[in-house]
This record gives sequence, structure tokens and C-alpha cells, in this order.
Amino acid sequence: MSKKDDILKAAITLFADRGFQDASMTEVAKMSGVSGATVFYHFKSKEALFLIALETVKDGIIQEFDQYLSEHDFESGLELAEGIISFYLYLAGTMEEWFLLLHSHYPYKLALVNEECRSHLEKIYNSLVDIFERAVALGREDGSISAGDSRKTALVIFSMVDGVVRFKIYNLYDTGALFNELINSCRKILKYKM
Amino acid sequence: MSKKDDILKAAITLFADRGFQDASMTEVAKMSGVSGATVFYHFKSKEALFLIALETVKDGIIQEFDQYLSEHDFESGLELAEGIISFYLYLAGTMEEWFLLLHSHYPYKLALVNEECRSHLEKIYNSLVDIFERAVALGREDGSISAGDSRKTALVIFSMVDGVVRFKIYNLYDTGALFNELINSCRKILKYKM
DNA sequence: AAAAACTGACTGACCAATCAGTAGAGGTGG
DNA sequence: CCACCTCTACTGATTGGTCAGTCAGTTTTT
Repeated sequence: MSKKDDILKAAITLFADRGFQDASMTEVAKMSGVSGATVFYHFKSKEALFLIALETVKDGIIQEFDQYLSEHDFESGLELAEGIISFYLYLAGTMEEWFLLLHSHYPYKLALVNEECRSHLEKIYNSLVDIFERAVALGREDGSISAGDSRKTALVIFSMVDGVVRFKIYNLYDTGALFNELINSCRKILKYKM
Repeated sequence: MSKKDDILKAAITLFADRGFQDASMTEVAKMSGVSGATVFYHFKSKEALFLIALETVKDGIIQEFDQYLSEHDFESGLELAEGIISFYLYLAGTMEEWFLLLHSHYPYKLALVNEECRSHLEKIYNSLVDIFERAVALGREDGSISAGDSRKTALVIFSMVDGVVRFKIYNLYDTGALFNELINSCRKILKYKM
């Protein structure tokens, strides 16, 4: 692996662990075994490094979901939705860094003034909500789901799952203990009609 | 209002807006119209100021919910649950600062090494989940709710609502557009039995 | 030899925290 | 009434340290 990759990997870890402001470029350099100046040779500024870190996380998340969906078959839209939730929780466990970065405040503040940042965030959330929405739409066709508006239902389910992930990565509650309850709640939202 | 209160108020705004590390004591001083040294006269360190800001938010949230619950009557446990959700979203709109502070990474990192911080966070979340849990338990008694485990159901509902609040304060999606969907989803989770 | 990768030493800006000292309110003795 | 004292609130100036970013020059690769 090239030194540039080492730096990027260290940056993701540190930005996730400490947040943008509290992660110093000196630390990134130390963690990746290069001198401070080398970091600036490969990345023109701290903000630029953060944006590339965010882009890497974006690509990682999207690629992982693509792979998961291509490797599994689902009997119904409802089963697909449950699979996505399970995989989201699994990924948040194995790739905790990605979700810590995604739950930190900085990218959302930067997105207000930086179009590239906004674009990365939109891509991530749109991709994830799209996946849920496709499951809902599919389930409505095959009869396994009877919820109303696909997009809004997908958004609420996503915010529920992401809320549980947040509790997990901030050490508030254990996701494992809530997994069954989460899947059950999701089924109820999707199966029933008010 | 005393200068100490001015400082605390400015600190809450700045910590919420920029996070702990990016909010400087000089800025807090400037915003509250005192000299830099005065901030340290009233609060012994930046961390101590943050802890008091968090405590103030804790007291504010708990007091607001106490008042809301004492001023309203509810026909059933289900109606109470819906009222709590509505009020949570309302409060996140009017007191956005509180929820920004509560969604920032720093307090959860500090909680790992600082007991006082951990205690504040636990108090906030336990109070909120308790309120939901009481609604679920009440609804099971009066027949308006048929969900399983009260605590776990309360946790999932809370994480769903808090997830939507996060989308709102991070400018990802508009809470208003999701309100009806959220209430509907909550009803489904609470009313039906798998 | 030329280009790319890399580094040590440095700079200016900023920041948390300190400290010596000022201003004024309130109390006390003469 | 005043002279003196004390305590709280407050401040300007300073300090030691950290940080992002630069640059001139060295090493490695092609």
C-alpha cells in the first residue's frame, strides 16, 4: 500500500475518532509513518483531506451495499427490507469508523458552504434511502408490504435504523439487544395499513 | 441577567454550533461581552464550562417535558405516546441548540472518562426513554397499545424520533414532511402484535 | 538526468489558562 | 460623616503550547 493510502486510512480513523478539528495533521502523519510535510505533499489542505476521506467512505458504503445485494436473493420486498436493515447494522459494527465520520457534525456544517461535501453526503443518503425505497416498492408489488408513500416510509425506516446505529456507536445502548425489536417494528410499519 | 448567565448562554450557542474543540473561549467571551479572563473567573476551565452547559441543557429538557405532561391530559397510552413525539419534534425545532449539543460527538467521548458527563447524558436519555416507556405501559393497561417489551419498544420509538430530529438539525430532510409518516409508523409499532 | 516522493526546519496565527492588579459595593470603627 | 478594610467582579497583558501550512533541499524512482 502506498504512503498516500496509509495517510488516507489514518485520516479516516482519526477524523472518525476525534472529529475534524480535534484530529491534527501531525497526528495523521505520525499514525501513517510519514513526516508532517508529506501529508501536505499528497493532500493540499486539511479540508481537502477530509473531503477525500468522506468520498472514500461514500464509495465504501455504496460498494458494500452493491455487493451485498448482488450476492443475495430475496423472496419478497419485505424480506429484502429486513436484509438491508441487518446488513446496515452489521456494517455499522464492522466499519464503525465510516458511521462515526457520518454522524459527526463537521461534514454537515461544511456542506452548507462546500458543494463537493454536500454532494458526497447527498449521494450517501440518497443511495441508502433509495435501497430502502426499492424494497418498499417491490414489496407493494408482491403484496408483502402495504405501506403508503414509498419514499416517506423508506425515510422513516432509515431514520429508525440509523438512530439505533447512533446509540450503538455513541455507547448509549447495545444494538444487539434491540435487533429483534427493530426488525419487528420494521415489519409492523411495512405490513400494516392504518 | 448576570454576566455569568450571559457567558453560559453564549457557550451553549457556540458549543452547539461549532462543537467543543472549534468553539474558542475567546469567542465565548466576545459573544457575551466580557473579557477573556472573566470567562475563566466564572468557570474554571473550558471542560467545566461545557459540563455546565450540558447540565443546563439536561435541566431544560427535563423541565420542558415535565411542564408539557403536567399541562396536558391524554385519553390513552397511545395518545400520550403521540403527544410525546409531537412535543419532542416541537422542542427540537424551538430549542435546536440543545439537540445539536446532544447530537455532537464530544459529550459521548468525554463520558468515557468523565463520570459527571456520563451522568448528565444518562439522566437525559433515561428521562426521555422513561417517558416513552410509561406511555407504552399505560397503553398496555388501557388496551390502546399491544406491543411486547415496554422498554425495548420505547427505545426503538425513541431512536426513530431522535433519528428524524437528527435529519432535521443536520439539514438533511424536513421534519415537517415526515411528521405524519412518523406518527403513523409509531401507531403501527404500538397497536399491532406480530 | 529528470521527475516524483519525501523531509526537517520553520512561521505566523491562534488558543487555553494565568496573574497581577483595578473598580466598586458593602460593612465597620471612630 | 468619613477613613479604612474586605470581598466579589472583572480586566489587560502575557505565556507556553499547538496547529496548519510553507519551503528549500534531499532521496528515490523511472
